[in-house]
Amino acid sequence: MQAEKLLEQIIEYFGYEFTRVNEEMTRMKAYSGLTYAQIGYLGTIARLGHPSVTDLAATLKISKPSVTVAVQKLCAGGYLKKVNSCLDKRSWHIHLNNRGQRFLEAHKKSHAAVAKTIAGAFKAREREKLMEMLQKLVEHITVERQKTEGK
Amino acid sequence: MQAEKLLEQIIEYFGYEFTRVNEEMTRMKAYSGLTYAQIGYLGTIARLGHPSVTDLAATLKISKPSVTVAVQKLCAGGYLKKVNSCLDKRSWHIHLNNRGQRFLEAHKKSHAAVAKTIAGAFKAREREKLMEMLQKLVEHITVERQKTEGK
DNA sequence: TTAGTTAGTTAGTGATAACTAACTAATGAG
DNA sequence: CTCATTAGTTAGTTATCACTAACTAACTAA
Repeated sequence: MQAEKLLEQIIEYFGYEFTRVNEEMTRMKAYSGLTYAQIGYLGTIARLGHPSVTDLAATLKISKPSVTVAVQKLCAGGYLKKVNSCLDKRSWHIHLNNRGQRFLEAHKKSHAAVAKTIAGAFKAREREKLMEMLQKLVEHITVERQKTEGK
Repeated sequence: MQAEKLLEQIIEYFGYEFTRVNEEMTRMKAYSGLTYAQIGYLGTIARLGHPSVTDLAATLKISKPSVTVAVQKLCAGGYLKKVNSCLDKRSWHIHLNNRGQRFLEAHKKSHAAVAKTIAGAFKAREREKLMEMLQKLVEHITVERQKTEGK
């Protein structure tokens, strides 16, 4: 019980940290003036590969018209391009453009900075142990989530 | 190097998870229909104790009028109350009401759920080791941040 | 071939939440 | 006592980003 309380506190702390970092990035116009929501779109598109509007809407649980408009803006900004499917001419594959890829690279670098901070807190042996545990955790969460979604 | 790459991936994963969980909660009307921003206000107020409008504006880096309006809404919703300072009648201390406190409790419980998931991934010995490390990490980050802010 | 479905779009609306400018009222230095 | 400052507010503006309703164009099953 003592242990769980402590873990809760730590989670609260990290939740706060993560949102703080993300919000900071949203505001930083150095990051091309993209909004938080837009970064989310780019990330999801990268994760899905070359999704259609329908795919994106389903994944983000957002209506298709909303996705259409969001994608249009990102296309206009040069972050995305749409490629017409050759199998179904109604359908479009949404691709990351050069600019979109470069942005995500930069975004990753800010994660790298966090990684560095974390790595700096530990000596080599401990760091390895930590990562081993975190990997195990990621696997566990993935499995748990699949269970829940299956219901 | 291999190690840092892995850590980056893990961080990316958790960053995604945290925002996902937070956004989910924002939408869940079961959580009294508060928006994400409003939850942020409540959390910050709890953290600061009984801040004034000026304190909040400075902490959140938001203009005072914006804070005024946000606090008004949360007062109207019964989450906050304002207490006039006896030392300076222009100034107000913003307090959490019963409802605000109850909300934050519920919010914490959702963190507890995450804590449970994490705890479930490990056996007792390992779990203790993980928490020991996370605590060390929290301390390290706190120290690092103070350094940066001092500049 | 026609009727119904599916992919995506356009237009219009509403909520949220930030901002600035201009205000009131309390405070404090001279 | 007076005047500049400070705390907070009000009013009005703006941007983002979600939504529904209604549409076009492409596909498909009968």
